[in-house]
Amino acid sequence: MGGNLSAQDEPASKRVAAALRGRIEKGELAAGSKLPSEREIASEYEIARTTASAAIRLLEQEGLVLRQHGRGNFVRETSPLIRLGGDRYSRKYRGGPTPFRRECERAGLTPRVEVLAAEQARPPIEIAQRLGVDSFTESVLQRSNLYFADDEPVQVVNTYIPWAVAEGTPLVERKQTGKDGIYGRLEDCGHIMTTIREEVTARMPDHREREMLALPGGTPVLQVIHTSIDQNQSPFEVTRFVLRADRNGLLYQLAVD
Amino acid sequence: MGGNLSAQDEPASKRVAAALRGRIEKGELAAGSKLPSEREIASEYEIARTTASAAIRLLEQEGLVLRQHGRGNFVRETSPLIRLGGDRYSRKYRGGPTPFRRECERAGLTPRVEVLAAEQARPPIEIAQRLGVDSFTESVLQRSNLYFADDEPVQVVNTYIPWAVAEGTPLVERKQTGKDGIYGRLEDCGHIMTTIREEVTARMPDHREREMLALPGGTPVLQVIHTSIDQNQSPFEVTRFVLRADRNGLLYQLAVD
DNA sequence: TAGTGGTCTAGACCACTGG
DNA sequence: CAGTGGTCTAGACCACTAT
Repeated sequence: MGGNLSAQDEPASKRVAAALRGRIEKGELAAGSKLPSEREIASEYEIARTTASAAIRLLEQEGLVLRQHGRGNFVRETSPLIRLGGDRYSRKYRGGPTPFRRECERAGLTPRVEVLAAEQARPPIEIAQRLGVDSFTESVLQRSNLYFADDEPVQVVNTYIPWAVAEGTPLVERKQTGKDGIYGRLEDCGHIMTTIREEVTARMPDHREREMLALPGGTPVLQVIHTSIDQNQSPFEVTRFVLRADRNGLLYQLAVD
Repeated sequence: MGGNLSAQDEPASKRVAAALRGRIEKGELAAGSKLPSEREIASEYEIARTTASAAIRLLEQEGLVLRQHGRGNFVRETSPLIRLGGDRYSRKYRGGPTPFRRECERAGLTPRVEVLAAEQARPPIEIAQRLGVDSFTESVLQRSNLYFADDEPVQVVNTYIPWAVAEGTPLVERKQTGKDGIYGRLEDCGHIMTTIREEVTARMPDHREREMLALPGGTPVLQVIHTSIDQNQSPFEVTRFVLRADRNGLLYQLAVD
């Protein structure tokens, strides 16, 4: 063993990664195709298998390559984006399919929803602030959903409603929420959505999210914290979306001034 | 050498990563503090240094840890987000500081801009489509800027304007764009912004972006493709923002219906 | 069972940081 | 110069996939 024999300028793993990246970008290695095996790469470039593996990992972290245990390493394919529209809560869509269903179908994907929970809970601070409730003394209804497209999990969605608002409505039950969804029920009890506020960030997924969404390496998530504001300028519902960034995008169209 | 001595269930690197993650989440290792050195971790958990290093890399990829050559590994600190508002082009801000300056100052940061280029170019296909120009026969003015906050690069911004529109305006020169910026000049020549469309995605940075933004591992970027539409419903400008996701967020507030 | 990636080891030398 | 991470090696065994 021992150190690198020729420590010129660029590390071998980066040099090999760059070479493979070039072959991918030129289309010589097409999207979806299998890369040479790590042992082949190692012997081709005269490096240790560990180093070849490191090169592949670099490409994985860039979101270019998918590693699959026992199968091989593959050039990532881009999948159609589910586009969450800023107008998804518009009344013009009332009576029709839910926003997620509509957005999935626009992308040519088959939607499915799983209700994970609907329970009384203490709101996380960041949620309590936006709802204007006290995170110690007041509770909320928390509804957790997992959204699938073509049977793959793509969105983790948590909705929070002040308990005082949700109590006594059908929303507290762990099942689908009926015609026009949550917002239909909230309108039934006097909260008409007039304004929404959406705060968007991106980050790497945490451990739980990586698991729930079965995320491969090099896949960030988009996080949207959505606040619904009613006719009295009061927030009455906050939803936190965590979206696989390689499967979801956002679209806002708005008038200026 | 040889294989893992006790290949029970979880790999050692993941087990150690989980242990360190726990100490970070409990606050035992505070934000900004230095982790034990890899050699210390290795002897503490009785693993090879390579394995300790792998554990650290896992945490880096989660965006939890920053590796610094020669200095040590550190718990990531969260920095204040620059919030790009959906209303940044509103007339109510005319005559004041530029949107970036305003947003930086709101976050307590010092803004700076560098004009990288202003030149006639062939538009990338994705831009040409949105501008409604032919990417082969028509050219555009491409202006590239790099935005800094507290002297660190945080946004790479490329603006594209059909050459037919930009020709003869001061925008073709490689310098600041004057009062009310690009949109002031475009309004001078008859294009009044009435609607904007913003398409948001997140992904890992490519090689160039990683370099320009000096991005550490585990840092995704937010990409916004912004289209300005004028009083005739014609797109007249497209801007592609690439934002360090750990330093920037987006904020949209809009009326429903 | 063959092939592929997943992971680990023990040691070595390089490169960067900071006193 | 001491300490820390960056990277590499050669080999080994495990776990998963596909036949």
